[in-house]
Amino acid sequence: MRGYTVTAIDRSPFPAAVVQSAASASALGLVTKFDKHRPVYMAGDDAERFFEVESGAVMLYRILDDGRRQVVEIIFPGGICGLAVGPVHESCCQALMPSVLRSYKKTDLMRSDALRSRISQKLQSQLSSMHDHVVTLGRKTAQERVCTLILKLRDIENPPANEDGGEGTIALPMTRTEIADYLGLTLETVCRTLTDLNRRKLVESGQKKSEFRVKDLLRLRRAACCDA
Amino acid sequence: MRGYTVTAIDRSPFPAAVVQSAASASALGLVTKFDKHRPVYMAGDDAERFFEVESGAVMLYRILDDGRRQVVEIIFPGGICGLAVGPVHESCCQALMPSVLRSYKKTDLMRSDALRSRISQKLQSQLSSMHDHVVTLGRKTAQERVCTLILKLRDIENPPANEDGGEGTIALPMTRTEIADYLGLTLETVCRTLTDLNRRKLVESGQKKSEFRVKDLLRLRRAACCDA
DNA sequence: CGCCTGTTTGACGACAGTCAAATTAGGTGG
DNA sequence: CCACCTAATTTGACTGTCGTCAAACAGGCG
Repeated sequence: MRGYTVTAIDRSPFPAAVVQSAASASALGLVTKFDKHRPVYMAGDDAERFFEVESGAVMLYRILDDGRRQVVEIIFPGGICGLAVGPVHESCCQALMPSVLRSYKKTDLMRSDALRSRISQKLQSQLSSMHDHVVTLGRKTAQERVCTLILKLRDIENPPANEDGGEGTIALPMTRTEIADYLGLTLETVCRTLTDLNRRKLVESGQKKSEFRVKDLLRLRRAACCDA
Repeated sequence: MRGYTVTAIDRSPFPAAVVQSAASASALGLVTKFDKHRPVYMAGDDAERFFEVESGAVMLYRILDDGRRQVVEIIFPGGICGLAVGPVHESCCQALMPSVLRSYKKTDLMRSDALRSRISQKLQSQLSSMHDHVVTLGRKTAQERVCTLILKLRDIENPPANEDGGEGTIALPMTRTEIADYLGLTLETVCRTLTDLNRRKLVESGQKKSEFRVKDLLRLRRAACCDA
């Protein structure tokens, strides 16, 4: 999509490589590439612009006073982030893997019905995903949470194709800590749960710690407690 | 707003009292009144229409196969519900107290930019509230969760007025079970926590079990872990 | 008054958190 | 290519918060 030729990766803490010149971008949005783990914005930053994920994935998280962190949302291509109600961002946003984001000014929404319509669609589906996540956090056990996440990632990486084949490697682009912070667990619990899923042959971990293969989709679904 | 004269309350399980004649409503939406605990829609229902809360409050919840329930969202006046991505609702919606809802056809969104713009705004703020809730469910203790809810209800009932006065009765329109299902706890834990907050004089329960008075706003804030 | 529903309190157990140590993976420089 | 260093992961032992099961209590209504 629109071939971004990255000339130089900016190593400065915040703005990553801007791929498209700002001059031509005001209407289309500004395309920017973010390396893995690079912050897109931080809580408290001025929220003049918001973002649409074009490729990769980002996570939104908040940190409580005493350091507890909760990843509130993982956003995949098509998703929106940074559309704050107030003047500043309330969460931090960071790339989970090399990602391309398109940013718009909040005021662009006023001007373009087409843009607003598209954004509105996305927000609806994100709200629905958040409902899923709330169920996961509020009512599921550690096992169920981990299985739910694996199924979700699987759905995103290979869209509804080999439904019951089950096989399919998932490149889980998160550290154990990130998984824990997303699922409201500790990293130790995530480890133990993954070890157990391996032993019970529901999943099989690959060479890299961050890759998994679903061995038994049916049992995994049951273990996740019915939804993906 | 716009004086609805309820002529007769329909006692049938689903459609409640329709306040405005459907004929004149296609553009403005259809105004309907729901008694306390009356379902607005159920998961699986056809999602042709969506709703905007005009007064009162509704809750959205999901039920897992084994009966565990999670209240995923509480929606106050101004909020939107029922805007499903698919053809059917994925959650159940039920009035927490006598409420007036205005419903629109999903296709109305196509036709009116003004409506879509307004809905989009609401969705943004609801998404932001969901983020708060995810932090609560993922990282807060039982105490912190209960305090967070009380503060949230307080903010809604008496909007930013007597900031540090602290006093102000909250009519908490939920049963212990509903609170528990919203906060990802059991009703026993909610009871014990409320009893404890009473003993410690952070809140004081009124005559009715569902009314509270904030005694010590500052300590309550601290106990909620910093955000409302 | 009796019934039903919702709330409170208690005793006990389990799931997940905490603290700590061992092991592995990944990156850098010799 | 290997040694070394750091960060990430895994595993273990123990603890605590919250869930489960059960019983008592309170309130509303016919």
